[in-house]
Amino acid sequence: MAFWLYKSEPFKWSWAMQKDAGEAGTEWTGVRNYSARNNMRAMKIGDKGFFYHSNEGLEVVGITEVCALSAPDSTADDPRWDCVHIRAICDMPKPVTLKDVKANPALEKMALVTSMRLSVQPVTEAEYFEVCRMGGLENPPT
DNA sequence: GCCAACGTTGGC
DNA sequence: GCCAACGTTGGC
Repeated sequence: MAFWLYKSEPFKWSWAMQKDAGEAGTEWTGVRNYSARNNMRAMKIGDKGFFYHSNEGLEVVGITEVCALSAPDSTADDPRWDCVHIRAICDMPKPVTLKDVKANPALEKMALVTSMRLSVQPVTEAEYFEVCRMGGLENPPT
């Protein structure tokens, strides 16, 4: 089990929209960055990840899981881009803001801080549980 | 809306 | 294979 973080601008694709998509989940389209794509290629079914609102909100708002392995991105005209499908699992009871993350020394190495622009990031197990704890999420899904 | 960071492109 | 130009991301 590995953990990840997905950034999305809420006015383009929000957590509410992701939840509306339900168990079937959605294709995580639009990633055009090799590091982010490679992270998706490394994902396994059931891997959990944070859903993060960028630009507006700037907070982790929920937990997702991978429900389909990386496959060609249907929105790409170039075969080198592929992506996974993810679905919403649960809300973060109290969204964890970027400010909160930056203020926590235990999270200073988190990619959200160190690789600001990476849109699909790895999260360590320790970071996963720490962010869940800050968000008031008891018994985080694994 | 600005601008710094940084990834990608393309000429050489 | 280097590197300058360019485009995009994303926090502020």
